[in-house]
Amino acid sequence: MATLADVARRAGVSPATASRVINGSSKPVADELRERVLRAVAELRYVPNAHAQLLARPQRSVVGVVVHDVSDPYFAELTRGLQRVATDRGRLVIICNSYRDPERELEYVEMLRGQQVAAIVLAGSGYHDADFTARLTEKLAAYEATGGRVAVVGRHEHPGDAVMPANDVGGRLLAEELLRLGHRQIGVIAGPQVLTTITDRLGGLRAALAEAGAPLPEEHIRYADFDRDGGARAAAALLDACPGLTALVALNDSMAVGALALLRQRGIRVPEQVSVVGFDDMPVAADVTPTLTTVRLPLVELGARAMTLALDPAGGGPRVEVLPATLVRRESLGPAPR
Amino acid sequence: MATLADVARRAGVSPATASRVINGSSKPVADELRERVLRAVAELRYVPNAHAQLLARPQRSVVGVVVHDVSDPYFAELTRGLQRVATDRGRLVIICNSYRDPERELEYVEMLRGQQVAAIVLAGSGYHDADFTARLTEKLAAYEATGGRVAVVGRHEHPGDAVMPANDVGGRLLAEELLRLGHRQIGVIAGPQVLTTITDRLGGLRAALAEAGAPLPEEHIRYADFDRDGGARAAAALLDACPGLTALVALNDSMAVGALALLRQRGIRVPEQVSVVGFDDMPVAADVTPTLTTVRLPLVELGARAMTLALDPAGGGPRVEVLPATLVRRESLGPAPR
DNA sequence: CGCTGCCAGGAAAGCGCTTACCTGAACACA
DNA sequence: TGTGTTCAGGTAAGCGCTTTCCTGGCAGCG
Repeated sequence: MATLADVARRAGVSPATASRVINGSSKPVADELRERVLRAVAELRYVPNAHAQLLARPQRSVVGVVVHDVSDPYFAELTRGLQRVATDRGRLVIICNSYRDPERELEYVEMLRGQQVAAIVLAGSGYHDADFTARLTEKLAAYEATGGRVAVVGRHEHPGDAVMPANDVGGRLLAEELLRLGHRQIGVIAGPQVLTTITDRLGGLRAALAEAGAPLPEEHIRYADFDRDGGARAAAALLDACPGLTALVALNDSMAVGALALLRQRGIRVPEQVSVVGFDDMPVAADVTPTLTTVRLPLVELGARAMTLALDPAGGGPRVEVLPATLVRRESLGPAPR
Repeated sequence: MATLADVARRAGVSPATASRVINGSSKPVADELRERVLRAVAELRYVPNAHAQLLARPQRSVVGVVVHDVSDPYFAELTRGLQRVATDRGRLVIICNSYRDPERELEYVEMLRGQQVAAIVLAGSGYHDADFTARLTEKLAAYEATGGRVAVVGRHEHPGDAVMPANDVGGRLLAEELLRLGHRQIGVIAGPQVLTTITDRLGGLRAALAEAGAPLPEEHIRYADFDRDGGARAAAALLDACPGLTALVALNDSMAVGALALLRQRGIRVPEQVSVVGFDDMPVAADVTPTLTTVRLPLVELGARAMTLALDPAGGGPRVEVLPATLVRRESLGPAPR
């Protein structure tokens, strides 16, 4: 691998001059020398060693992002927003998938710190795990103490800059719409109980139902993996255990799609016999049959705001922004039968 | 930010000893000192500067991956395979999205070289652009000349280790199945003409149709963006221009889903009036209505093989592996009407 | 013609780390 | 007691780069 010294030698100049030419320093360099340096760069196919540059000029320009899984459409959209802002500001982004493993999340924060990133964005549900939360908070604090910036998406347990989707409001919106259409026997297809997002969504749902005098019994809730198969399994379990249900609320669209598949397989018509609603308004929601009634979260915007908070200089206190949830009415929700 | 020197000072040892303790060097260190160093590390919340480490011990451990867009399900699956192998071998992966911009692809290769990555994996269709291809090849050659490893997915124009999906065979499979079911008036919803993947898939399709005496007229092909909306637009254009078509072949599943949406919107029944087939067998293919007949590509496997090639020591000559395409029969393809 | 001021270019000091090499204490042996 | 070994721990070089500071040549001035 050619080094700057090689380039300088070949061009017959000092490393200092070569560096100045290559980085477009403000210090003037004679055209003759500049020319020679550029020729040497081309001939040697020289590319500066990024690590050496970072060491010599500690100019933190990359930002780290920790998500559960970029290939999950939810995070794909979120990431699009994050990327857009980062790119606009000339920042490179390192994306890390925790795959919902808290330990891995901790490791990544450590790793990003070692990489001297300018900021860390943590996106995706937190965990109901006081020990983990404390360790994470302490690691982030250590990072911030040395000038690092942190922003989180959807983690109220983090004491700092945060962008929050209105998960509880989304749950409420669904509950109100279901009640309006006469549903009283409602089953919930929930993701892992350990995720705070689940608690939030479920909380809104539960509160609205209780206020309307139709409290949600615990046995109408099934916790499963936060994906298509989990949704199908939970739907099957619910239908078997509680045959009287007129509606199924899935706490994300993947699970809802799984539920739809199971219902189709069992020959149960949606929404005539059982209604199904989802959460997130992923692209697939408009393509399944029947199209899915769901709650839209402004994911791209959420990501963009989080990156903005992370890149802007720290404010006085923690800045918390809540972005609204909206109901999207489609075909999978109809009036309760009878 | 605390440095190794700070740790050493606080522990009352030399930087060398501190380094040895922290990295678990084979050189023995007295328990007393080891203890003091570890305490200092904890107290100062010390994390080694990754760049300094990489400079001092040029041990290339990370590998770079350039894809069109990880959030596209095609690349999401491919990436899963890449990641799996990389993680198994203890390698970190940097993912770069080119968003199908050849210039950006070039920049990323350069950037990854500067990052001293151990290997670069380039995934996703190549471009019909001789100038770009030459520049890319030359950049990759420069990288390989200094010991870097390169593997590509689906780019026959790259002279080196490659993993290829059988795109042409996939096209053939679709054509043969369509012919078997009596279709003769076939429209093609193609992605950007500049992508070699499109040429390959179209090539197989065209050849099989021609061999069967039902050559594909150029006006039955529409090129559009490689996504859902592009599919819908191309389907509309085809139906308007050629009312006699009995089948629509979309060159990926996203476009097929767009076509299905358009047909539903126009009240055209699938597959009774018009059949639709896709390509790739994305998860969504099983969830749309009707479910989508398509060609499956072993994407995870493709990614895993590519990463394996990239991490294994270079072979004698270029190693090229072709992975098979298989037809997945679902509801959206039926016999030609009449 | 001698002095000052200016400026292009170079020498060299680090950035934070690893590691080859050196040092000196402790011990064994003659 | 003197010499040789051994080995824990320290010293310092160097990874590839940037940048401060210095140098030496030249123009401009009195």
